[in-house]
Amino acid sequence: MESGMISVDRWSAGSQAYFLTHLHADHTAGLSAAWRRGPLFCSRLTGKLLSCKFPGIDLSLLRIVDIGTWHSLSLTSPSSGSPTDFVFKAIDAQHCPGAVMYLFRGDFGCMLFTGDFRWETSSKGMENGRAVLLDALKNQTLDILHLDNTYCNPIFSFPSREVAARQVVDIITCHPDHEIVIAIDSLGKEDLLLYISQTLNIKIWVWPERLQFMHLLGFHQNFTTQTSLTRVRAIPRYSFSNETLEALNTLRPTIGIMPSGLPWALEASKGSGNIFGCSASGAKKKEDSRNTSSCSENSGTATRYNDYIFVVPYSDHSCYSEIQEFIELLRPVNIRGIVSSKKYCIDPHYYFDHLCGAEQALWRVQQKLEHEEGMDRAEVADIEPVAEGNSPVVGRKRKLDQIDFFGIRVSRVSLLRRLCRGAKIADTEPLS
DNA sequence: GCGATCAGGT
DNA sequence: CACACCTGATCGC
Repeated sequence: MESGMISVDRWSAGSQAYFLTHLHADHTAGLSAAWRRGPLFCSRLTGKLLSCKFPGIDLSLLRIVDIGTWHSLSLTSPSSGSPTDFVFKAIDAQHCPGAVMYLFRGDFGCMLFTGDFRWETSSKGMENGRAVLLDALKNQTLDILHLDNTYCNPIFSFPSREVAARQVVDIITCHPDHEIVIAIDSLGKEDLLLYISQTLNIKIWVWPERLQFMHLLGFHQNFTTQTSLTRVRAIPRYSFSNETLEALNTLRPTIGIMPSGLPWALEASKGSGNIFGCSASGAKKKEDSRNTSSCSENSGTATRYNDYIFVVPYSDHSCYSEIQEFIELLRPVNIRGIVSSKKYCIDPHYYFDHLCGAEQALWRVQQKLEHEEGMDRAEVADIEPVAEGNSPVVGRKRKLDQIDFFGIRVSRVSLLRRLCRGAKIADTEPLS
């Protein structure tokens, strides 16, 4: 597909149709309540959350994409001016609520944008997604796969979210007299919190804006904004730090749990023996296969990061082996990773080139199907090349742009942002 | 005055 | 490092 037609998770001018995979901020940079550039396609749930995140956004531009069914669209080729028809389908990405992948099929060939996704072998949703993908591809080759390669390196190996969630509950039950804070983002990891809530039969504190999202997602019973009702609180990740935990511990014994698949988690501590922090007293220890001895090279278990912080390998992105399975299933002609890392090589080509290319794609077709069809494909070109760097700023003058609000000095922008979210303005508590 | 964007932090 | 997000400063209209 030529450029100037569609964009996925990119919001610069020049496309005729814009697709949003999910509502995390790193995929919505450039999208705002003032959106006017064109039709915005997203899943029903993302659409629902979108108007909460961007109040006042022009809903007439929203195009709800139901999951699992084909939709058709006709755009205009910018070069020839002739109409270009294609179909597309949304597939559950198992990343966060509302997250989908998009599969496009047309004269240009076939392309899949995963957005962020988790391809969890044990999950039902993945089985369904697998069936939908295979059915959608049928005897076609996948010409290009735009892949969530966040953890595309063999060092990233972690268990299913179900297993990781049990580790979190174990840590909590092993600290019966502690307050617990869990780091989360504005969206995602609801299943983890629900599991904790249901297993331990407790409510979980969340901040006010997050409770709004919980209600939109249909969770009405398990969450609260009243601190007095629970010892377990989910707090924004940006306010989760060692300093925060140290401050909290001057008030009450508190531990922090960081659900993450990230490397700093693994490298942190070389398992100081008892990961769950249980001594013989207190909650009964689970007699399962989880190994608490030394976790130096095992990234699949919870690790004690320091006195206060535990890191649990609960990830909403696919680990390496899941990415591998995904690519083996699809056998795309070409792959493009959507993220890059400075520290680790996560380039899909480095690991999976042998699974790609026209021959491999053809192999897949031959494996899966008997009936054949012409394999002639138009050349697949990229859509919407990234507009690179324009940062001419050299020396910025410091300017005071602050507003006195009931004696608290905040910047104008911060004040507006907080008002917009319905946040308390004069909030001096460390954790809200 | 306002929205958009960047820098820098967790 | 950076999963995703915040704040403050500044730019340009």
